[in-house]
Amino acid sequence: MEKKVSESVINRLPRYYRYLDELIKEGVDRISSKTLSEKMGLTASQVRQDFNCFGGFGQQGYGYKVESLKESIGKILGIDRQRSAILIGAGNIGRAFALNITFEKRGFHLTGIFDNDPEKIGQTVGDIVVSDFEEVEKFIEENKPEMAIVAIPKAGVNQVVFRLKNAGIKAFLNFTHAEVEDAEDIVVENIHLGDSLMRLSYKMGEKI
Amino acid sequence: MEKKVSESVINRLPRYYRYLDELIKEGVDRISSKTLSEKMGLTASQVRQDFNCFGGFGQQGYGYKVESLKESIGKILGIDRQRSAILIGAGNIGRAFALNITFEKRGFHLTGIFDNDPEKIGQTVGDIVVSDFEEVEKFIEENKPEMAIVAIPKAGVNQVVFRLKNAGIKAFLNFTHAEVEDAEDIVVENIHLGDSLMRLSYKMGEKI
DNA sequence: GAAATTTTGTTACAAACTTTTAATATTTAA
DNA sequence: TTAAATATTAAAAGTTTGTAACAAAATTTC
Repeated sequence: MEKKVSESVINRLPRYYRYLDELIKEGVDRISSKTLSEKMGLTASQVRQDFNCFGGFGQQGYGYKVESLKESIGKILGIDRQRSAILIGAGNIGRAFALNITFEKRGFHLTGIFDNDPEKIGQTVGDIVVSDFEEVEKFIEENKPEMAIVAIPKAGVNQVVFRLKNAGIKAFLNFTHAEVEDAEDIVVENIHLGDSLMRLSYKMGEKI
Repeated sequence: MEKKVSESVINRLPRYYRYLDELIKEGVDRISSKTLSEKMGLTASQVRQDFNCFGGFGQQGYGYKVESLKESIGKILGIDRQRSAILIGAGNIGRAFALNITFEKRGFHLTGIFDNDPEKIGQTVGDIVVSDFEEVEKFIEENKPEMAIVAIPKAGVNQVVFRLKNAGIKAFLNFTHAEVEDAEDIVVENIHLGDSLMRLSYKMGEKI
């Protein structure tokens, strides 16, 4: 029964989710794979096959109910839960991310922020006070966050990740230039902003 | 002769580039596909095949010269140039990106920042003064930037992109939740931070 | 300087992904 | 009530991507 879903499909799921959210806001309550595919720049077959990886939520002759499709995808992504997350690094990137992304709509809520810079400790970001990173182990033990966003200078990454891992963190969102490797007992999502610049540079070279 | 390089390969190039940069800093001046593959979590064949898309820079029995390989990949990515870029939106994300990413190492240099919030106009970010967005067309005409980083609220995206396109901008790095579509005459790289959160959520559901 | 080893570049193979095609069910309109 | 149109599902074919194996070339060792 266990059919594994390919990474390509997973990577498309958040985008489906965003589009469906838009459709709801526009008041659309039903959509066909064809219409959705046109909106998203895919083929209708691909859309259907993507959804069918998870059992198929459509109705023949009718299409997909936008609301319930969105809900289903949300459940697949696991964002109907509210997992506890902490932010390591209250610099520009960390603060920007904390203030701009609606965690609650994406499966998480932010419960703590940590930094090792005395200037930053005690400041508030949103409604959270920045704590000393030295206290992170104690915080993790008490509050059991499952995920950590790492937004610190490259040099410190290995040690920080090591300590967080030991303290029980199971998932990492990594903004640093260092690559945090996937491992048996943890999951990692790397966000390399510099790579995006380089990719854009390549595309420009091709077309412009 | 024109063999098109697949997107998968392109997406790996920035990562190669980063690793090679690290190797140089470690003082390594030569490396085999096998060693590099182990460091990057790929197979040696894939590494060789990737490089061969562009002609092959190695020497049999010896391996690859780290320095010249990095240079070659840099050229492929087009980051040996210095294209002019402007930032639209001096909010948290925009400022963080402008201050944290070394544009010069990635093919660009930042020449202007624009916002429509009177509070932000006149402020400085790094060494650049934030200008009124109403003056962006004039600026583009005079300075001919080729790329724009869009880091504004979702609602304004379409209009902003429309104006920038008309003024002559050919490439967009999009941080907003709205999807900026690739088109014939422009290239786009979307960075959806929220999607990364959702992907991480999914991976956690699988493993944890 | 010759033999052995290393390592690339290339070709062939396998797996993964996407698209097409055919089949089946539902809705809508006559 | 019936028939046509719509749209999903399932299966097959085609394409792309990744892996493995091998031969040619260069370096290192003896």
